[in-house]
Amino acid sequence: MFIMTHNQVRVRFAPSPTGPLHIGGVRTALYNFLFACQHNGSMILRIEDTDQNRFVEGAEDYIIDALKWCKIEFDEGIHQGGNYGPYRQSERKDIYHRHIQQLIASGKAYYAFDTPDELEIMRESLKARGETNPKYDYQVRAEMKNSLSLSGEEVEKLKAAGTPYVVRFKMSENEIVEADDIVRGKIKVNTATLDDKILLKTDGMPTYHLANIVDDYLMKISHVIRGEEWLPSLPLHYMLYEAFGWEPPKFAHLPLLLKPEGKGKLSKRDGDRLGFPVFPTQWIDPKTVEEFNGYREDGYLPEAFINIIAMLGWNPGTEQETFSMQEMIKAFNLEKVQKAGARFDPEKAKWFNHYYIQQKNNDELADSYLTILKKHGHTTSKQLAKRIVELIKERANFIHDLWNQSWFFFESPKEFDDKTIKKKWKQDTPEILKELRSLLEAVEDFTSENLQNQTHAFIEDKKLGFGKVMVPLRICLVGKAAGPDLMEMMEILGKDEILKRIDFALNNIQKEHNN
RNA sequence: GGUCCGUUCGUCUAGUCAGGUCAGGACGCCAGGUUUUCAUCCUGGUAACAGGGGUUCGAAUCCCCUACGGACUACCA
Repeated sequence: MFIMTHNQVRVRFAPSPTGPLHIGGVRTALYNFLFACQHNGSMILRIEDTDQNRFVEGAEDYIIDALKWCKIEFDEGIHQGGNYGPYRQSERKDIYHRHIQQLIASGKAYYAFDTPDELEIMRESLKARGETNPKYDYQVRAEMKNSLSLSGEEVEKLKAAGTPYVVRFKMSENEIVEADDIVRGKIKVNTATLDDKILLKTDGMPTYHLANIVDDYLMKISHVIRGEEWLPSLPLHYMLYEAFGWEPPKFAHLPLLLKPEGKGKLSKRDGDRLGFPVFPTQWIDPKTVEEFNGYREDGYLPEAFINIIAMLGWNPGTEQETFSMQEMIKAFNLEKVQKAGARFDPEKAKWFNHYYIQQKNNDELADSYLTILKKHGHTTSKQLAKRIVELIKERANFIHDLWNQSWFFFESPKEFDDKTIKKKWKQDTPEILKELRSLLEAVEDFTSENLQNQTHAFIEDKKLGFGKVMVPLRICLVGKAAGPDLMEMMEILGKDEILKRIDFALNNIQKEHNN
């Protein structure tokens, strides 16, 4: 009898430390987190490091730091402990061994001594017999070297001699497994198409299949939310729960994130070559010292990044598409998760980030701005930083655009855009600018408001068009036809700097551009 | 090859489970407007139910087939 004393939601994010997380992994973590928060449940970080050969230095720290940047937090895990530890599978070997003994004792699993060569021979001979899908299953296990085909005595002898062995699951022969998935509904598979999966490897480590079932059970995981690549092994996992006599948790298999150019799921190796990062934050490969950019380094705000990946595969069914973390937690629903894979769209990502930059208040933005200025060798007051940020933020798609849109407040233009000059720098332009210069020089009250009045009066007085005056002035100050409000710029830059830039432009813009 | 999963504008998607508004939104793109430039912003437009059979008065929606795509098929997770 299974009595649930509580229906506490407990979910886990269980990466293997084989490198940085890519955005698909972050999304899986995010959905787990949203689900846990919504149900007042617990979010657990478990490290699946049962393959010692693939361990990558620094990957664990990367995972924790990157998720922290995303504001995805854990209640239990390798970094903060909890009542269900240890949370690193490599530290749970004895637990797996105890459980594997249980399966062997009940006849659900068996020792196998076959060497890689022998396995290869088995596969080849099956193929020769016309078997399209050769596998270690009920049809061949009696012919193999294992504790089902050998006598107990022989098995003991082999073990005593230190012969390497694995433990395999004894898959039932002809049974329909009906597995349930929250995203996809019922999935039926005949166990005859399944094989006797290895549960314990020669090195004494469990495989994913064993470790994941044992840990999820022991850690009281209520919902397993993971990538679609696990769907084919769901029937096996159901059989394992049954073999242990445990009730399985609920499952939800998330659609894959696809490569934008066409084929296959996004992989870590896609690196930077796609034109957008695949990692949340920068990753430097410890062996090759190769650097991969992250969303953080590319100027994305974490709020935007999270929103972008959340919408890749989920949608609340309303027309809302910008969500704070709190709003997402409220609106999230596993049943509204998409079945088909999604492709990342860099253009829409840009739009999201622009939106979040607009949402950010000038105070916070000014802090980031001051950091960027420092990188470019400049500094200014917080007050002025706020003022500039207010002026230019609507033009910024990424954090670094704050600099691209405002460098001219700190550096005077040394070059002038040819195209703009050809179009806007007329024969009479120098003369007009000289007159404007004298006018500006005489202005006492150098505020945007007053400058506005003065220049407008000047333009009307001379019966000139705005474009005839303002664009050339802008060229003097910025070097091209770009940038925020001219009058505001002039006030910030100050009279001396304005006059200097006009003089420099007049002296350097070539006469041959005339006409 | 086998097993499983999937398929609505170029992209992300609503609508499917309880068949019944010109298939809705967003990004992009195009056009127009605002603006002293560029960008933003505003308005409008463009564009999709993979194909074929059924069931039904009626199908994007239910059933079957086909095509296409994907995942898995390791002593990797």
